[in-house]
Amino acid sequence: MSAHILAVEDETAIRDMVSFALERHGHVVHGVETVQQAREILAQRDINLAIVDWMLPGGSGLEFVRALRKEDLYNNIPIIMLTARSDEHDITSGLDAGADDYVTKPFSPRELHSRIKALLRRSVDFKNNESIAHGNLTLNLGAHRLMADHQEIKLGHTEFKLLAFLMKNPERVYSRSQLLDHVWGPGTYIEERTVDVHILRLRKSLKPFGADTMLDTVRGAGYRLSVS
Amino acid sequence: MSAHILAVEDETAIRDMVSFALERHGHVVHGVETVQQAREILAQRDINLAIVDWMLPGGSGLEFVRALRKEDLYNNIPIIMLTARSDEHDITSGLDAGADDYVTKPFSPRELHSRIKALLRRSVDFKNNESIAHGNLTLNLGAHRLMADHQEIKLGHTEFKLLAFLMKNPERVYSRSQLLDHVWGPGTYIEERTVDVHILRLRKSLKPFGADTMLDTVRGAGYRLSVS
DNA sequence: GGAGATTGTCACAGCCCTGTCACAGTTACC
DNA sequence: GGTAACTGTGACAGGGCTGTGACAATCTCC
Repeated sequence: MSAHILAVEDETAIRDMVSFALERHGHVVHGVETVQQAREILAQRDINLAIVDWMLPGGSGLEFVRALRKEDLYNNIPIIMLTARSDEHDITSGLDAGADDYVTKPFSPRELHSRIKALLRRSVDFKNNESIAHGNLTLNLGAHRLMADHQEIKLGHTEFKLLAFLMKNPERVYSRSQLLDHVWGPGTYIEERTVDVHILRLRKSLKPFGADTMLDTVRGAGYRLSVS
Repeated sequence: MSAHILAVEDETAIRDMVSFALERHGHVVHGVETVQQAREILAQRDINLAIVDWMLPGGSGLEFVRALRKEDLYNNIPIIMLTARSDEHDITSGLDAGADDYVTKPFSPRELHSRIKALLRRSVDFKNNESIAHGNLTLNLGAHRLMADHQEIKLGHTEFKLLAFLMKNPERVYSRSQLLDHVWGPGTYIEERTVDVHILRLRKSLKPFGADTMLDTVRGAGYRLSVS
Protein backbone atom coordinates (compact mmCIF):
# COMPACT_ATOMS: atom_id res chain seq x y z
CA MET A 1 0.00 0.00 0.00
CA SER A 2 2.43 2.59 -1.22
CA ALA A 3 1.25 5.74 -2.94
CA HIS A 4 2.78 8.66 -4.76
CA ILE A 5 1.69 11.74 -2.89
CA LEU A 6 2.00 15.32 -4.04
CA ALA A 7 2.38 17.87 -1.23
CA VAL A 8 1.96 21.53 -2.16
CA GLU A 9 2.98 23.61 0.82
CA ASP A 10 5.18 26.68 1.03
CA GLU A 11 6.23 26.33 4.66
CA THR A 12 9.29 24.15 4.70
CA ALA A 13 8.74 22.90 8.23
CA ILE A 14 5.30 21.54 7.51
CA ARG A 15 6.37 20.08 4.19
CA ASP A 16 9.18 18.22 5.90
CA MET A 17 6.87 16.99 8.60
CA VAL A 18 4.42 15.66 6.03
CA SER A 19 7.19 14.00 4.07
CA PHE A 20 8.62 12.38 7.15
CA ALA A 21 5.28 11.16 8.44
CA LEU A 22 4.20 9.63 5.16
CA GLU A 23 7.49 8.23 3.98
CA ARG A 24 7.66 6.31 7.24
CA HIS A 25 4.62 4.44 6.00
CA GLY A 26 6.12 3.63 2.67
CA HIS A 27 4.64 6.41 0.58
CA VAL A 28 6.62 8.47 -1.90
CA VAL A 29 6.18 12.18 -1.21
CA HIS A 30 6.79 14.81 -3.86
CA GLY A 31 7.05 18.07 -1.94
CA VAL A 32 6.78 21.34 -3.87
CA GLU A 33 6.29 24.97 -2.94
CA THR A 34 4.21 26.43 -5.73
CA VAL A 35 1.27 25.60 -7.92
CA GLN A 36 3.51 25.75 -10.95
CA GLN A 37 5.87 23.14 -9.56
CA ALA A 38 2.87 21.03 -8.66
CA ARG A 39 1.77 21.12 -12.31
CA GLU A 40 5.14 19.85 -13.40
CA ILE A 41 5.04 16.91 -11.04
CA LEU A 42 1.52 16.06 -12.12
CA ALA A 43 2.57 15.97 -15.75
CA GLN A 44 5.62 13.81 -15.02
CA ARG A 45 4.49 11.40 -12.34
CA ASP A 46 1.49 9.27 -11.73
CA ILE A 47 0.13 10.88 -8.59
CA ASN A 48 -2.28 8.98 -6.34
CA LEU A 49 -3.17 11.73 -3.89
CA ALA A 50 -2.53 15.43 -3.35
CA ILE A 51 -2.14 17.48 -0.18
CA VAL A 52 -2.69 21.17 -0.87
CA ASP A 53 -2.18 24.10 1.44
CA TRP A 54 -4.95 26.68 1.53
CA MET A 55 -2.65 29.67 1.18
CA LEU A 56 0.03 29.45 -1.44
CA PRO A 57 2.31 31.96 -3.12
CA GLY A 58 1.36 32.55 -6.72
CA GLY A 59 -2.24 31.43 -6.61
CA SER A 60 -4.40 30.15 -3.84
CA GLY A 61 -4.66 26.46 -3.11
CA LEU A 62 -8.40 26.71 -3.43
CA GLU A 63 -8.11 27.87 -7.03
CA PHE A 64 -5.69 25.06 -7.76
CA VAL A 65 -8.10 22.46 -6.41
CA ARG A 66 -10.98 23.93 -8.35
CA ALA A 67 -8.92 23.86 -11.53
CA LEU A 68 -7.84 20.25 -11.06
CA ARG A 69 -11.41 19.13 -10.60
CA LYS A 70 -12.30 20.52 -13.97
CA GLU A 71 -9.59 18.59 -15.75
CA ASP A 72 -10.48 15.20 -16.98
CA LEU A 73 -7.02 13.84 -16.36
CA TYR A 74 -6.77 14.80 -12.72
CA ASN A 75 -10.29 15.06 -11.44
CA ASN A 76 -10.14 11.68 -9.81
CA ILE A 77 -7.09 12.35 -7.68
CA PRO A 78 -8.11 12.54 -4.01
CA ILE A 79 -7.24 15.89 -2.44
CA ILE A 80 -6.68 16.89 1.18
CA MET A 81 -6.59 20.58 2.05
CA LEU A 82 -4.42 22.02 4.79
CA THR A 83 -5.41 25.16 6.60
CA ALA A 84 -4.57 27.18 9.65
CA ARG A 85 -8.12 28.36 10.12
CA SER A 86 -10.87 26.03 11.13
CA ASP A 87 -14.06 27.96 10.80
CA GLU A 88 -16.92 26.25 9.13
CA HIS A 89 -17.05 28.57 6.17
CA ASP A 90 -13.56 27.57 5.12
CA ILE A 91 -14.35 23.92 5.47
CA THR A 92 -17.43 24.02 3.30
CA SER A 93 -15.89 26.21 0.63
CA GLY A 94 -12.87 23.92 0.54
CA LEU A 95 -15.00 20.84 0.16
CA ASP A 96 -17.23 22.50 -2.39
CA ALA A 97 -14.23 23.48 -4.46
CA GLY A 98 -13.48 19.81 -4.83
CA ALA A 99 -11.34 18.78 -1.89
CA ASP A 100 -12.16 15.41 -0.41
CA ASP A 101 -10.96 16.06 3.10
CA TYR A 102 -9.68 18.77 5.28
CA VAL A 103 -7.02 18.96 7.97
CA THR A 104 -6.53 21.90 10.30
CA LYS A 105 -3.09 22.96 11.43
CA PRO A 106 -1.68 22.04 13.79
CA PHE A 107 -2.35 18.41 13.02
CA SER A 108 -0.76 15.19 14.13
CA PRO A 109 1.04 12.90 11.71
CA ARG A 110 -1.20 10.08 12.86
CA GLU A 111 -4.37 11.90 11.93
CA LEU A 112 -3.00 12.85 8.54
CA HIS A 113 -2.02 9.29 7.87
CA SER A 114 -5.42 7.97 8.90
CA ARG A 115 -7.21 10.37 6.61
CA ILE A 116 -4.92 9.46 3.75
CA LYS A 117 -5.56 5.80 4.32
CA ALA A 118 -9.30 6.42 4.24
CA LEU A 119 -9.06 8.37 1.00
CA LEU A 120 -6.79 5.88 -0.72
CA ARG A 121 -9.12 3.08 0.25
CA ARG A 122 -11.81 4.71 -1.84
CA SER A 123 -9.59 5.78 -4.70
CA VAL A 124 -10.41 3.91 -7.87
CA ASP A 125 -6.98 4.38 -9.31
CA PHE A 126 -5.31 2.97 -6.27
CA LYS A 127 -7.11 -0.31 -5.94
CA ASN A 128 -4.34 -2.02 -7.79
CA ASN A 129 -4.40 -5.20 -5.81
CA GLU A 130 -8.04 -5.78 -6.24
CA SER A 131 -9.57 -7.48 -9.17
CA ILE A 132 -12.35 -6.10 -11.25
CA ALA A 133 -15.00 -8.39 -12.65
CA HIS A 134 -17.47 -7.84 -15.43
CA GLY A 135 -19.42 -10.64 -16.99
CA ASN A 136 -17.14 -13.68 -17.16
CA LEU A 137 -14.02 -11.52 -17.15
CA THR A 138 -11.87 -11.07 -14.08
CA LEU A 139 -8.99 -8.68 -14.33
CA ASN A 140 -6.33 -8.68 -11.66
CA LEU A 141 -4.37 -5.45 -11.68
CA GLY A 142 -1.63 -6.55 -9.32
CA ALA A 143 -0.94 -9.84 -11.03
CA HIS A 144 -1.42 -8.28 -14.44
CA ARG A 145 -3.66 -11.09 -15.38
CA LEU A 146 -6.95 -11.50 -17.18
CA MET A 147 -9.07 -14.56 -16.54
CA ALA A 148 -12.17 -15.74 -18.33
CA ASP A 149 -13.92 -18.87 -17.11
CA HIS A 150 -10.86 -19.86 -15.06
CA GLN A 151 -8.65 -19.62 -18.08
CA GLU A 152 -5.98 -17.03 -18.66
CA ILE A 153 -6.15 -14.69 -21.62
CA LYS A 154 -2.83 -13.37 -22.81
CA LEU A 155 -2.82 -9.72 -23.73
CA GLY A 156 -0.24 -7.22 -24.80
CA HIS A 157 0.59 -4.53 -22.29
CA THR A 158 -1.34 -1.84 -24.13
CA GLU A 159 -4.42 -3.99 -24.57
CA PHE A 160 -4.30 -4.84 -20.89
CA LYS A 161 -4.14 -1.23 -19.77
CA LEU A 162 -6.87 -0.30 -22.20
CA LEU A 163 -9.17 -3.00 -20.88
CA ALA A 164 -8.28 -2.17 -17.30
CA PHE A 165 -9.21 1.45 -17.79
CA LEU A 166 -12.49 0.60 -19.42
CA MET A 167 -13.34 -1.92 -16.72
CA LYS A 168 -12.60 0.65 -14.04
CA ASN A 169 -14.98 3.05 -15.77
CA PRO A 170 -17.73 0.98 -17.27
CA GLU A 171 -20.89 2.27 -18.88
CA ARG A 172 -19.18 5.36 -20.07
CA VAL A 173 -18.03 6.46 -23.49
CA TYR A 174 -14.47 7.62 -24.01
CA SER A 175 -13.27 9.33 -27.13
CA ARG A 176 -10.09 8.17 -28.78
CA SER A 177 -8.35 11.26 -27.51
CA GLN A 178 -9.47 10.61 -23.93
CA LEU A 179 -8.32 7.01 -24.15
CA LEU A 180 -4.93 8.14 -25.40
CA ASP A 181 -4.63 10.44 -22.40
CA HIS A 182 -5.74 7.91 -19.82
CA VAL A 183 -4.23 4.73 -21.16
CA TRP A 184 -1.15 5.88 -23.00
CA GLY A 185 -0.60 8.77 -20.61
CA PRO A 186 -0.80 12.50 -21.14
CA GLY A 187 1.66 13.95 -23.58
CA THR A 188 2.00 10.97 -25.88
CA TYR A 189 1.28 11.95 -29.42
CA ILE A 190 0.23 9.09 -31.58
CA GLU A 191 -2.51 8.69 -34.14
CA GLU A 192 -6.01 8.45 -32.78
CA ARG A 193 -6.80 5.60 -35.12
CA THR A 194 -4.27 3.50 -33.27
CA VAL A 195 -6.89 3.10 -30.58
CA ASP A 196 -9.10 1.35 -33.10
CA VAL A 197 -6.46 -1.20 -33.81
CA HIS A 198 -5.99 -2.02 -30.14
CA ILE A 199 -9.74 -2.30 -29.66
CA LEU A 200 -9.72 -4.69 -32.58
CA ARG A 201 -6.96 -6.81 -31.06
CA LEU A 202 -8.73 -6.75 -27.71
CA ARG A 203 -11.95 -7.97 -29.28
CA LYS A 204 -10.07 -10.68 -31.10
CA SER A 205 -8.58 -11.92 -27.83
CA LEU A 206 -11.92 -11.82 -26.05
CA LYS A 207 -13.93 -13.41 -28.84
CA PRO A 208 -13.29 -17.07 -27.89
CA PHE A 209 -15.01 -16.32 -24.59
CA GLY A 210 -17.87 -14.34 -26.03
CA ALA A 211 -16.77 -11.28 -24.13
CA ASP A 212 -15.99 -9.21 -27.19
CA THR A 213 -19.57 -7.94 -27.26
CA MET A 214 -18.92 -5.94 -24.12
CA LEU A 215 -16.79 -3.52 -26.11
CA ASP A 216 -19.26 -1.22 -27.78
CA THR A 217 -18.44 1.17 -30.55
CA VAL A 218 -20.35 4.40 -30.15
CA ARG A 219 -20.31 5.98 -33.56
CA GLY A 220 -19.12 9.54 -33.52
CA ALA A 221 -18.23 9.37 -29.84
CA GLY A 222 -15.74 6.62 -29.05
CA TYR A 223 -15.77 3.31 -27.21
CA ARG A 224 -17.57 2.01 -24.16
CA LEU A 225 -17.48 -1.10 -22.02
CA SER A 226 -21.02 -2.14 -21.33
CA VAL A 227 -22.18 -4.40 -18.55
CA SER A 228 -24.30 -6.51 -20.79
CA MET B 1 -27.67 14.46 -8.16
CA SER B 2 -30.01 12.79 -5.75
CA ALA B 3 -28.84 10.02 -3.45
CA HIS B 4 -30.41 7.55 -1.06
CA ILE B 5 -28.86 8.17 2.32
CA LEU B 6 -29.08 5.99 5.40
CA ALA B 7 -28.89 7.85 8.74
CA VAL B 8 -28.32 5.73 11.86
CA GLU B 9 -28.76 7.96 14.90
CA ASP B 10 -30.68 7.40 18.12
CA GLU B 11 -31.25 11.04 19.05
CA THR B 12 -34.45 12.10 17.33
CA ALA B 13 -33.52 15.77 17.19
CA ILE B 14 -30.32 15.14 15.30
CA ARG B 15 -31.93 12.61 13.00
CA ASP B 16 -34.61 15.11 12.09
CA MET B 17 -32.08 17.82 11.52
CA VAL B 18 -30.09 15.56 9.19
CA SER B 19 -33.21 14.57 7.29
CA PHE B 20 -34.33 18.13 6.88
CA ALA B 21 -30.94 19.38 5.77
CA LEU B 22 -30.43 16.69 3.16
CA GLU B 23 -33.95 16.37 1.82
CA ARG B 24 -33.81 20.06 1.08
CA HIS B 25 -31.10 19.23 -1.44
CA GLY B 26 -33.08 16.51 -3.11
CA HIS B 27 -31.68 13.48 -1.31
CA VAL B 28 -33.82 10.72 0.08
CA VAL B 29 -33.02 10.10 3.75
CA HIS B 30 -33.81 6.84 5.50
CA GLY B 31 -33.57 7.62 9.22
CA VAL B 32 -33.34 4.75 11.70
CA GLU B 33 -32.48 4.39 15.38
CA THR B 34 -30.69 1.09 15.66
CA VAL B 35 -28.17 -1.04 13.87
CA GLN B 36 -30.81 -3.67 13.34
CA GLN B 37 -33.13 -1.27 11.57
CA ALA B 38 -30.22 -0.08 9.51
CA ARG B 39 -29.64 -3.64 8.36
CA GLU B 40 -33.22 -3.88 7.19
CA ILE B 41 -33.00 -0.70 5.15
CA LEU B 42 -29.73 -1.84 3.59
CA ALA B 43 -31.35 -5.08 2.52
CA GLN B 44 -34.36 -3.35 1.03
CA ARG B 45 -33.01 -0.22 -0.57
CA ASP B 46 -30.13 0.71 -2.77
CA ILE B 47 -28.20 2.97 -0.43
CA ASN B 48 -25.61 5.41 -1.81
CA LEU B 49 -24.21 6.72 1.47
CA ALA B 50 -24.49 6.09 5.22
CA ILE B 51 -24.29 8.43 8.20
CA VAL B 52 -23.57 6.54 11.40
CA ASP B 53 -23.54 7.80 14.97
CA TRP B 54 -20.60 6.75 17.10
CA MET B 55 -22.67 5.68 20.08
CA LEU B 56 -25.73 3.60 19.37
CA PRO B 57 -28.02 1.44 21.48
CA GLY B 58 -27.52 -2.24 20.78
CA GLY B 59 -24.02 -2.14 19.40
CA SER B 60 -21.62 0.67 18.79
CA GLY B 61 -21.53 2.53 15.49
CA LEU B 62 -17.86 1.74 15.20
CA GLU B 63 -18.58 -1.97 15.22
CA PHE B 64 -21.27 -1.48 12.63
CA VAL B 65 -18.90 0.34 10.30
CA ARG B 66 -16.23 -2.26 10.76
CA ALA B 67 -18.73 -4.98 9.94
CA LEU B 68 -20.01 -3.27 6.81
CA ARG B 69 -16.51 -2.91 5.48
CA LYS B 70 -16.04 -6.64 5.59
CA GLU B 71 -19.15 -7.35 3.58
CA ASP B 72 -18.86 -7.51 -0.15
CA LEU B 73 -22.26 -6.05 -0.73
CA TYR B 74 -21.77 -2.93 1.34
CA ASN B 75 -18.06 -2.27 1.53
CA ASN B 76 -18.18 0.37 -1.16
CA ILE B 77 -20.83 2.52 0.47
CA PRO B 78 -19.27 5.79 1.66
CA ILE B 79 -19.68 6.26 5.42
CA ILE B 80 -19.65 9.41 7.56
CA MET B 81 -19.34 9.04 11.33
CA LEU B 82 -21.01 11.36 13.80
CA THR B 83 -19.54 11.91 17.21
CA ALA B 84 -19.79 14.19 20.20
CA ARG B 85 -16.16 13.79 21.05
CA SER B 86 -13.52 15.30 18.90
CA ASP B 87 -10.23 14.07 20.22
CA GLU B 88 -7.79 12.84 17.71
CA HIS B 89 -7.81 9.29 18.94
CA ASP B 90 -11.48 8.94 18.08
CA ILE B 91 -10.97 10.38 14.66
CA THR B 92 -8.18 8.05 13.72
CA SER B 93 -9.88 4.97 15.10
CA GLY B 94 -13.08 5.89 13.28
CA LEU B 95 -11.27 6.36 10.01
CA ASP B 96 -9.26 3.23 10.53
CA ALA B 97 -12.41 1.23 11.14
CA GLY B 98 -13.51 2.12 7.66
CA ALA B 99 -15.33 5.43 7.86
CA ASP B 100 -14.60 7.84 5.05
CA ASP B 101 -15.24 11.03 6.89
CA TYR B 102 -16.00 12.33 10.30
CA VAL B 103 -18.25 15.08 11.61
CA THR B 104 -18.18 16.35 15.19
CA LYS B 105 -21.35 17.44 16.96
CA PRO B 106 -22.50 20.07 16.99
CA PHE B 107 -22.25 20.48 13.25
CA SER B 108 -23.97 22.71 10.74
CA PRO B 109 -26.26 21.38 8.02
CA ARG B 110 -24.11 23.14 5.46
CA GLU B 111 -20.97 21.37 6.54
CA LEU B 112 -22.69 18.01 6.50
CA HIS B 113 -24.01 18.62 3.02
CA SER B 114 -20.62 19.72 1.76
CA ARG B 115 -18.98 16.60 3.08
CA ILE B 116 -21.65 14.42 1.56
CA LYS B 117 -21.20 16.07 -1.79
CA ALA B 118 -17.46 15.45 -1.61
CA LEU B 119 -17.97 11.79 -0.78
CA LEU B 120 -20.60 11.19 -3.44
CA ARG B 121 -18.35 12.76 -6.02
CA ARG B 122 -15.84 10.02 -5.37
CA SER B 123 -18.29 7.20 -5.14
CA VAL B 124 -17.92 4.83 -8.05
CA ASP B 125 -21.48 3.67 -7.81
CA PHE B 126 -22.74 7.19 -7.96
CA LYS B 127 -20.41 8.68 -10.53
CA ASN B 128 -21.60 7.39 -13.84
CA ASN B 129 -25.18 8.31 -13.26
CA GLU B 130 -25.59 11.70 -14.79
CA SER B 131 -28.80 10.87 -16.48
CA ILE B 132 -31.80 12.90 -17.47
CA ALA B 133 -35.23 11.34 -17.29
CA HIS B 134 -38.49 12.44 -18.85
CA GLY B 135 -41.49 10.19 -19.05
CA ASN B 136 -40.26 6.68 -19.74
CA LEU B 137 -37.08 7.95 -21.33
CA THR B 138 -33.76 7.92 -19.55
CA LEU B 139 -30.83 9.48 -21.29
CA ASN B 140 -27.37 8.84 -19.93
CA LEU B 141 -24.86 11.39 -21.16
CA GLY B 142 -21.77 9.62 -19.90
CA ALA B 143 -22.68 6.28 -21.37
CA HIS B 144 -24.14 7.93 -24.42
CA ARG B 145 -27.16 5.76 -24.07
CA LEU B 146 -30.90 6.17 -24.31
CA MET B 147 -33.16 3.76 -22.47
CA ALA B 148 -36.90 3.36 -22.58
CA ASP B 149 -38.56 0.81 -20.36
CA HIS B 150 -35.21 -0.88 -19.66
CA GLN B 151 -34.54 -1.27 -23.33
CA GLU B 152 -31.91 0.53 -25.33
CA ILE B 153 -32.88 2.77 -28.21
CA LYS B 154 -30.25 3.13 -30.89
CA LEU B 155 -29.83 6.63 -32.23
CA GLY B 156 -27.51 8.33 -34.63
CA HIS B 157 -25.07 10.77 -33.13
CA THR B 158 -26.97 13.83 -34.30
CA GLU B 159 -30.33 12.56 -33.10
CA PHE B 160 -28.77 11.78 -29.74
CA LYS B 161 -27.34 15.25 -29.31
CA LEU B 162 -30.58 16.80 -30.43
CA LEU B 163 -32.62 14.83 -27.93
CA ALA B 164 -30.08 15.48 -25.18
CA PHE B 165 -30.31 19.20 -25.76
CA LEU B 166 -34.08 19.18 -25.71
CA MET B 167 -34.20 17.03 -22.59
CA LYS B 168 -31.81 19.37 -20.84
CA ASN B 169 -34.10 22.26 -21.72
CA PRO B 170 -37.63 20.94 -21.65
CA GLU B 171 -40.80 22.94 -21.98
CA ARG B 172 -39.14 25.49 -24.15
CA VAL B 173 -39.40 26.20 -27.84
CA TYR B 174 -36.28 26.41 -29.98
CA SER B 175 -36.23 27.66 -33.52
CA ARG B 176 -34.47 25.64 -36.18
CA SER B 177 -31.71 28.20 -36.22
CA GLN B 178 -31.26 27.98 -32.45
CA LEU B 179 -31.15 24.21 -32.62
CA LEU B 180 -28.50 24.38 -35.32
CA ASP B 181 -26.43 26.60 -33.08
CA HIS B 182 -26.81 24.50 -29.95
CA VAL B 183 -26.75 20.99 -31.36
CA TRP B 184 -24.66 21.29 -34.49
CA GLY B 185 -22.52 24.02 -33.00
CA PRO B 186 -22.21 27.66 -33.94
CA GLY B 187 -20.72 28.28 -37.35
CA THR B 188 -22.15 25.28 -39.13
CA TYR B 189 -24.09 26.33 -42.15
CA ILE B 190 -26.59 23.79 -43.25
CA GLU B 191 -30.19 24.01 -44.32
CA GLU B 192 -32.65 24.75 -41.56
CA ARG B 193 -35.02 22.15 -42.91
CA THR B 194 -32.47 19.50 -42.03
CA VAL B 195 -33.62 19.89 -38.45
CA ASP B 196 -37.05 18.69 -39.52
CA VAL B 197 -35.61 15.50 -40.89
CA HIS B 198 -33.78 14.72 -37.70
CA ILE B 199 -36.88 15.43 -35.65
CA LEU B 200 -38.66 13.03 -37.92
CA ARG B 201 -36.06 10.33 -37.43
CA LEU B 202 -36.11 10.92 -33.71
CA ARG B 203 -39.87 10.52 -33.59
CA LYS B 204 -39.63 7.36 -35.63
CA SER B 205 -37.15 5.88 -33.16
CA LEU B 206 -39.26 6.89 -30.17
CA LYS B 207 -42.59 5.78 -31.61
CA PRO B 208 -42.40 2.13 -30.51
CA PHE B 209 -42.27 3.37 -26.94
CA GLY B 210 -44.98 5.98 -27.32
CA ALA B 211 -42.50 8.71 -26.50
CA ASP B 212 -42.73 10.43 -29.85
CA THR B 213 -45.58 12.57 -28.59
CA MET B 214 -43.17 14.42 -26.34
CA LEU B 215 -41.69 16.17 -29.35
CA ASP B 216 -44.05 18.99 -30.14
CA THR B 217 -44.06 21.03 -33.29
CA VAL B 218 -44.77 24.67 -32.58
CA ARG B 219 -45.89 26.08 -35.85
CA GLY B 220 -44.02 29.16 -36.92
CA ALA B 221 -41.65 28.90 -33.96
CA GLY B 222 -39.80 25.59 -33.89
CA TYR B 223 -39.78 22.48 -31.71
CA ARG B 224 -40.27 21.79 -28.03
CA LEU B 225 -39.94 18.81 -25.74
CA SER B 226 -42.95 18.66 -23.48
CA VAL B 227 -43.21 16.72 -20.26
CA SER B 228 -46.39 14.96 -21.23
C1' DG C 1 -63.13 27.14 -49.62
C1' DG C 2 -58.76 28.50 -51.52
C1' DA C 3 -54.05 30.46 -51.68
C1' DG C 4 -49.90 30.71 -49.40
C1' DA C 5 -47.00 29.37 -45.85
C1' DT C 6 -45.34 25.83 -43.02
C1' DT C 7 -44.26 21.17 -41.93
C1' DG C 8 -43.98 15.89 -42.72
C1' DT C 9 -42.04 12.36 -45.45
C1' DC C 10 -39.15 9.97 -48.66
C1' DA C 11 -35.30 8.52 -51.44
C1' DC C 12 -30.72 9.25 -52.68
C1' DA C 13 -26.01 10.59 -53.04
C1' DG C 14 -21.97 11.68 -50.69
C1' DC C 15 -19.14 11.42 -47.00
C1' DC C 16 -17.39 10.42 -42.72
C1' DC C 17 -16.47 6.82 -39.63
C1' DT C 18 -15.02 2.37 -38.48
C1' DG C 19 -13.14 -2.43 -39.19
C1' DT C 20 -9.51 -4.77 -40.99
C1' DC C 21 -5.05 -5.93 -42.80
C1' DA C 22 -0.23 -5.88 -43.79
C1' DC C 23 4.09 -3.97 -42.75
C1' DA C 24 7.90 -1.74 -40.42
C1' DG C 25 9.98 -0.36 -36.25
C1' DT C 26 10.70 -1.33 -31.52
C1' DT C 27 11.04 -3.85 -27.43
C1' DA C 28 11.57 -7.98 -24.58
C1' DC C 29 13.47 -12.19 -23.78
C1' DC C 30 16.13 -16.18 -24.37
C1' DG D 1 22.81 -11.50 -31.10
C1' DG D 2 18.74 -13.51 -32.74
C1' DT D 3 14.02 -14.46 -32.47
C1' DA D 4 9.44 -13.59 -31.23
C1' DA D 5 6.08 -10.68 -29.52
C1' DC D 6 4.32 -6.22 -29.40
C1' DT D 7 3.18 -1.62 -31.11
C1' DG D 8 2.15 2.21 -34.28
C1' DT D 9 0.87 3.60 -38.99
C1' DG D 10 -1.00 3.95 -43.58
C1' DA D 11 -4.23 2.14 -46.80
C1' DC D 12 -8.42 0.30 -48.29
C1' DA D 13 -13.17 -1.19 -48.26
C1' DG D 14 -17.67 -1.37 -46.48
C1' DG D 15 -21.51 0.59 -44.14
C1' DG D 16 -24.04 3.73 -41.63
C1' DC D 17 -25.16 8.35 -41.00
C1' DT D 18 -26.21 12.87 -42.66
C1' DG D 19 -27.72 16.63 -45.57
C1' DT D 20 -30.56 17.91 -49.43
C1' DG D 21 -34.14 18.44 -52.78
C1' DA D 22 -38.69 17.25 -54.09
C1' DC D 23 -43.24 16.34 -53.18
C1' DA D 24 -47.26 15.51 -50.16
C1' DA D 25 -49.85 16.91 -46.24
C1' DT D 26 -51.36 20.20 -43.05
C1' DC D 27 -52.34 24.55 -41.15
C1' DT D 28 -53.53 29.67 -41.22
C1' DC D 29 -55.81 33.46 -42.67
C1' DC D 30 -58.62 35.86 -45.68
